[in-house]
Amino acid sequence: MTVASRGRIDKRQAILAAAFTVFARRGYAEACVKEIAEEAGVAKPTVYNHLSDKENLFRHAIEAAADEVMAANLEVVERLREPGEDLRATLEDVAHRLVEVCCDERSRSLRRLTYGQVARFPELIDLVQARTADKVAEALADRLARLSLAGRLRSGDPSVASEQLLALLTGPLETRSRLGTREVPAAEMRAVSDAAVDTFLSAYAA
Amino acid sequence: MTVASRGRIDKRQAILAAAFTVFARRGYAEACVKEIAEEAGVAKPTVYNHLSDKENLFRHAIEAAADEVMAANLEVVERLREPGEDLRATLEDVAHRLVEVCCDERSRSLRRLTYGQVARFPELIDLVQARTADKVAEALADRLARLSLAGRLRSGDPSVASEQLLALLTGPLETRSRLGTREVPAAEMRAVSDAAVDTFLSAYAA
Amino acid sequence: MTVASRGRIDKRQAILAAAFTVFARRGYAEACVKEIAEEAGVAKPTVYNHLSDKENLFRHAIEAAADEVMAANLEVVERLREPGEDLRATLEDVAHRLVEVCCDERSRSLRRLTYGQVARFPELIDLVQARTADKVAEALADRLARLSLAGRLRSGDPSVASEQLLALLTGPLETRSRLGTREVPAAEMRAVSDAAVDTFLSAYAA
Amino acid sequence: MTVASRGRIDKRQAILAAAFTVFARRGYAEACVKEIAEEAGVAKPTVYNHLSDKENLFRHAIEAAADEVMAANLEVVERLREPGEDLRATLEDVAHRLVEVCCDERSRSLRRLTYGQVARFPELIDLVQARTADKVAEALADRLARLSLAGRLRSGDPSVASEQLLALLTGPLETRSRLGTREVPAAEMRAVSDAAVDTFLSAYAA
DNA sequence: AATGAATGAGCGTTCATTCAT
DNA sequence: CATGAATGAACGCTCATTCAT
Repeated sequence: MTVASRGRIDKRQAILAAAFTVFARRGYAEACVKEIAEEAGVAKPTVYNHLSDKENLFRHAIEAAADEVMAANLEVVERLREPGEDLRATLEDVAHRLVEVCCDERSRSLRRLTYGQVARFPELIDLVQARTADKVAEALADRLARLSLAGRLRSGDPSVASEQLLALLTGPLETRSRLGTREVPAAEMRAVSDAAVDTFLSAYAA
Repeated sequence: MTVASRGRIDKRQAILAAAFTVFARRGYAEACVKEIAEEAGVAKPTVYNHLSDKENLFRHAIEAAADEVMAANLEVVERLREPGEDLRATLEDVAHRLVEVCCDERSRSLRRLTYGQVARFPELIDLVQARTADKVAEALADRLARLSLAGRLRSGDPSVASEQLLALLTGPLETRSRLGTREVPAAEMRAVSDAAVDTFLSAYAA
Repeated sequence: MTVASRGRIDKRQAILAAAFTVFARRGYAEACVKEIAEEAGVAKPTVYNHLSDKENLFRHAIEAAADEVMAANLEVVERLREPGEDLRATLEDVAHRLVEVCCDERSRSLRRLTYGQVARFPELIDLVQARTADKVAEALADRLARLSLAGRLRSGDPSVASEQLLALLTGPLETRSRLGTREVPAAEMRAVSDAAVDTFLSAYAA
Repeated sequence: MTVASRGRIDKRQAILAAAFTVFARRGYAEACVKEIAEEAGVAKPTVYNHLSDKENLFRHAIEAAADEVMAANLEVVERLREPGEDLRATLEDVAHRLVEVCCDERSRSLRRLTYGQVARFPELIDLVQARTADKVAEALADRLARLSLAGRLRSGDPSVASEQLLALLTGPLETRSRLGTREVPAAEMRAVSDAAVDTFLSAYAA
């Protein structure tokens, strides 16, 4: 890759990052391209050179953020590949880490923006859900299925189990963080993830 | 109350209803006051006479919708006052009805608008959450507490139980309805509510 | 007609007049709506309230000007209804008056704008030609036909005669005024119209 | 001339030709330099290297086109040097050929562009008129003068005769082609040129 | 000399809001 | 009180022009 094209790609990513920041700060309609350009340190037409218009800019910024969130979530779920001796402890650890990812600024902004712009960008919902909620639910279902096979969880539909464990984590957090508006104290995060694992194991432990 | 002032109140409510409809259709920034005025059948300055500006209009429209959603939810939870013989059946009925309310157009629009406008109207989150999620969680906790006392549920923190039951209902629905974008088939709604009750009773049955 | 609606119509006409002035001064693309608004003494959005966009503004301004030019031309041709004793003198008078109309600022701007915007407004050509060139050619043909019947002109196709008389007037003027750019001295105008009538009568006198 | 500078000149001419094409297609203001560069197969800054800015580009493109149109017209008029036996036939032939040149795409675009941009490029009018209308009028006047001397046309001011013959040709064509917008059928072109010669000879035959 | 990338300036259009009736 | 009309402020987008390579 040449130095020039490398610079071009860097600039494109800088613009996408700036766009996500500004969209997150203001919302789609309230964000103005000028502010995005300033945040990225380029002139307004440069934004248009790289990403043809505001809608495109939004779509790509969301898509890039969704990829990052997906990666962070999958990395956490992978930890269940080595469940160790103490299954409850491992689940609590994973649950807690999922909660942390789910509560971080980027995840919350992504959900908020996607959700708030369903009317204008209906197709983004599928894209974002596929890369975040769906993907992590599937990965988790895979792990739970293996745990069932290994006799450490009751047998049954691992998709439902996965869905419910995630619901027990994210549901209370949405409420307690006021839809991602307020920081959730560490202790509360721990309480929620532990309670979720507790209820989950009541229902699904072998 | 005089006939005249009665008419004034009617017009105000017509405007608020129209505002909610249009905001739900377009989103806050994309909705224009002209369209709201047309939907309400009045002239634009009339809107300004009744509700000083667009922000105010939004706040009051959201508030009114939140009141309606709250009432619908509480009515459902009240059914747990008479749990009857078959607790599982009663919970399944209540759970299913909550799912229905939660999936209806108005609830979804309310969540979407509030969520999408956190940046501009941060205070609305508290107002809406207090009247919807919090209120129903409390009412449900009240009912669960009574059921514990009556020996029909294990004793423990009824708030956590309430929170988890609601999470088991709304979490999966958010995913399956693609954040309220897609209709959820009746069968799926039933499956979700039954699975929620099942897991809930695994953890909380006496 | 109410005073209010009268005022509205006045304002619309003021905007159209200002638009024609500015378009004539700058050309279509170079004219900016802001300048038109200033020329009309209103704010920019007022222009958009009355005439939905720039293209519409242009079309209506051109149409109005075409109407005025048409009326002026027809009034001149009408003079041939009373040819009087001295046909040559009457024709010279009419010819000279047509030349005057054809050379005035408004006619020239109208032709220039229409001509210059064929690519963008192809339908305007027909509209303008119908109301100016065609209409005056027909009216003139009518008069010439009567003169033939009255035995004062040779018989023949009056349309061709009309077309040629007008060509003998406008052709030399286009050249001498540098496509309407330069004032044509009164003496030259007279020379052109007299020469045209002379040639015309050589070919068409009874 | 070196091969290199020869290539440079070729590129310059390619740019001028592309510019005329694009200006003719879109009009001056609507044409963008990017499109001209693409039409010429070069990059945008190359256009600026060869012709300093858009105005210059326009001027030179127009000038080049005017030269070509002039040459085509003069070639036709030269045919009157050998009038042959049948003067009417020769005049009809020349008239018809002039009509053809006058109706071709390039001539029409040239007139349209020049005419439409009088406001911005007032000096172009003189340049173009001098090379087209004036030049052909003069050349034609020269031929007519010789024909007068030879006793084949009445004596008199050959400039006026030339001007009127050209007016009788171009005037009706402007109308019938809707200012160059519509194709004029071959039969109509013939009718116009024959009628022009007929009237011309009525007035000017010896 | 030629180009990909960047930019400053400007324009059409919209919209929340306010007058005047 | 209700309304038709008017406006100031923004914003998305384009384009001629210039750097840097």
